[in-house]
Amino acid sequence: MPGEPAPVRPAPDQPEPGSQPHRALPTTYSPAAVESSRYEQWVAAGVFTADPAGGKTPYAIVIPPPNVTGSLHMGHAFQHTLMDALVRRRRMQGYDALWLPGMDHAGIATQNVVERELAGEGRSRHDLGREGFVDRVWQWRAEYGGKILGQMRRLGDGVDWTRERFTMDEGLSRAVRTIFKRLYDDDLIYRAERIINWCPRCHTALSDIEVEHREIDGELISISYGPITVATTRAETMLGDTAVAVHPDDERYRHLVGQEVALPLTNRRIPVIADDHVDASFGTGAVKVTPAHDPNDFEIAQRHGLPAVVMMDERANITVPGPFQGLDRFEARPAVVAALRAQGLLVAERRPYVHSVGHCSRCATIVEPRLSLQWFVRVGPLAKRAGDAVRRGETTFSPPEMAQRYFDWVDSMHDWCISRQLWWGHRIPVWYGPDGQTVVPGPDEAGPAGEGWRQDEDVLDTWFSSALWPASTLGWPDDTQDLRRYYPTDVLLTGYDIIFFWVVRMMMFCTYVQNEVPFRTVSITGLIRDARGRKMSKSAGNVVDPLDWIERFGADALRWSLARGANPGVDVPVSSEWVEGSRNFINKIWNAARFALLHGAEPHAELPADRTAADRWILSRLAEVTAQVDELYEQFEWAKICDLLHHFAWDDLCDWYLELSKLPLRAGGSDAARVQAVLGHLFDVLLRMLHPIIPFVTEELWTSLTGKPTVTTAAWPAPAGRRDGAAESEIARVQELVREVRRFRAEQGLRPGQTVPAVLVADPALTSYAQTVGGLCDLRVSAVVTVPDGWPALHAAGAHLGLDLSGAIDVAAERARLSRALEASRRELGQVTAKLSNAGFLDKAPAAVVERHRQRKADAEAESDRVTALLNRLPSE
RNA sequence: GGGCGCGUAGCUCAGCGGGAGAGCACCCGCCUUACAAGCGGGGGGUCACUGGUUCGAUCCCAGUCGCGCCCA
Repeated sequence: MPGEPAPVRPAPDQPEPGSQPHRALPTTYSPAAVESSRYEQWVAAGVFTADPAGGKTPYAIVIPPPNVTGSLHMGHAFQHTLMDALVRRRRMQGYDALWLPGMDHAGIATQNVVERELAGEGRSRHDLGREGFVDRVWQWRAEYGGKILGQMRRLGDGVDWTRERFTMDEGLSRAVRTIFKRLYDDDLIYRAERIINWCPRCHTALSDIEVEHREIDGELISISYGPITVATTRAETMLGDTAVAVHPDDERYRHLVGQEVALPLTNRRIPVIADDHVDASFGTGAVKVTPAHDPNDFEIAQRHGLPAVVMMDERANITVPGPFQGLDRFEARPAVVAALRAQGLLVAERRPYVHSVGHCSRCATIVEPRLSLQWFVRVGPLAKRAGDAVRRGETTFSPPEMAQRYFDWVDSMHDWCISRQLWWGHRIPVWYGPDGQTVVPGPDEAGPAGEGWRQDEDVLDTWFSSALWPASTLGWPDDTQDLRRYYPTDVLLTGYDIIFFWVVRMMMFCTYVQNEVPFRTVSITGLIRDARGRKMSKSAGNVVDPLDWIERFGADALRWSLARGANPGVDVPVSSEWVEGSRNFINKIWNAARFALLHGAEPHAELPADRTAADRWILSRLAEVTAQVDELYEQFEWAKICDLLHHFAWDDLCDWYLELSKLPLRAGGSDAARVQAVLGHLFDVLLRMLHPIIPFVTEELWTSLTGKPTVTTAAWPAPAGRRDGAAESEIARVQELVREVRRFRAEQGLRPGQTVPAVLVADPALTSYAQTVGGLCDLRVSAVVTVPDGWPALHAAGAHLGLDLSGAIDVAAERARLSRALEASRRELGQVTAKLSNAGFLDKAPAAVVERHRQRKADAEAESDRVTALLNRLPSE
């Protein structure tokens, strides 16, 4: 029987002989003290710089380029964490890992920012002229743009800064001119008058994806056009009507088809036409046709050869001469209604009507469908090919069901309006000649000069250049070493809201120019939500700046929280409580490693040969975790990776192995040396496995542990060793016994820390843990043959453990607890017995399942017997 | 209107044919020399509802109700 354990832990400044001197680590991890300096060390050492010449297998990810005007939001922090983890792990696995950063030029957003700045000076872009304005935007970019790049460093993004790209760079601009020329020559780009989405505030055309549809409470108004009545939510557009349409089978109006009616408020007469696309059941069954301001009406007009009257200017002010001229569209609406009412032409007014209305995704202004001359990409052949690439498995989606969203979009895509009435962006490389010629020069050729020649005034949609990103950032259209080496990239990681925005476009453009897909795998994540699962938005006021949480809890804590919440394709709720929990976990790792270091843990080339069951058990667990983490990485199962590592580190390692190691460490000598080596190995491997997700704290601890310069390029732990079933079940018995004793102590209200004499009656395998169990449960345990009479005893793991409480046991509490346990085991016994007496079950269920139930029955019987015996042992009250 | 997804512990989510799980929150006891950002113990769920398939359903099928997203 041991006496009171003597404190033999070496003080930090007096390391035991044989252990290496370590920096004294504080009891609490402080991220701020290490993060920025570690990051700059990594960059300076070129850790993140790809090495095409090193003879390693390439692995590449391009960053979805954030907007040059933007700052880091939680969605970036989330996806960057995951991409960084992918790349860091591959680097550790010995790949030539490239994570290529950059930004897009965000045509509308950037132009808006600089125009606002100019407005503050009382000027407009027109005062500066095109060239002056573009210079001014470049100045702005140099001074304020790219704030996000600094924030990415705070997060720890291991990107290759030597390869940073910007969509307006000369190389990427040349890529834009190159693909434009090719598409134009292949008849995949054309110019036409079409109905496009027009933002009356940004004064530019928008593509379909730059328009957000929202439900609006509108009013349906019926207007008499003489013999026929039409219903509309947009009374003001009647000024641009060129027909009234009805369904050809509609008996009510058949006699009017082919006739003309007078268009109120104007002196025009318009025809009544019949068209299959009219819904006879909607409203009166007759619709006004405004070809220049409604996409459906435009199609009707095309079919019937109707003229189109553009009745608003680019500010959406009415241009039709008369009393409404100059009014904004929303002022014109009540004015027109009032005029109609005055003439008695309102058949019904102000019936509430909810309908979906397009808004500019940049400024939320209601978009005006408008007929205008624009450039378009003919997406048919490109989209077909992009779809087929996924159908053929050249690119796979993870999770696979996300491919459906991709197909939904790519298989039903409209032609893409690519011209924007802006100055900031890639100017459309088309020249118009004095005699109506259209010339598209090659990417390195000057446009035609001379009398009457002029270049198109518009610029290209920002997405036009973003669509080339995986190729152009690597050097396309030049046949560069990087392009040959890193294209196709390995993974494209983004949220499901971006599939149709960007993924489809990259697939179309890059596959077109390279004849090979831009990425092998598309990993789709969910979206970041607030703690209650709501979307983060300025209007809801629930936006959290990731930098705030980095400052409060550290970058690692934020990263861990985000990764830990990431189930494939599922939204991720975040809250400061979560990040706080992650901070606690990181601090736990910190202290556990501190414990190991203070006790002389040191990794060796070989594990000690004289391993105990505890050693073999934790190594068995480690082997299992190592293998599982690898599998889960292949499936982008972030939450499961974190869960696994969390439980291994906290439960298995900290709660059990570290506690079990205290005795041998105190004993010193070969016992201590053995544990020091095992601990060294465990932390060496664990820290390497954690590093891709929480890079800073692991760097700090791993370098202390190993004395090596950096974990960033240390080898990723390969699955090694195998499960040790014998050790696992031996330790499981110790755990069972310990838990039972602790439960008993808690139920009995024994003061924690109060050492109680106890005896253990068990087989030799378990009695060898007598001292260990005593240490874990505050007992002074001796192995004996029988429990003395009158001592309350536990029965667990096939052992009896008696405690000397000198009669001070709360019989009622113990009886209540045991009764509950008995009830539970009887319930289990009843359920399993019922199954086993079911002929159908025995007949049809797989043998292994039946066998498992037999075992369960035996276990339940044993448990029931055990508890009954304990109940019988209790003294009567 | 069309399509997709989701309803599991107080909250946020795993599990998806054979014993209901995690984190946080909650209750009780502890400042035990790695860690109070901690330690030990504990309570808590007719797995939305109704039918069906099956020896067996939280899991598969159908319907109902509720919620969300995308497209028109």
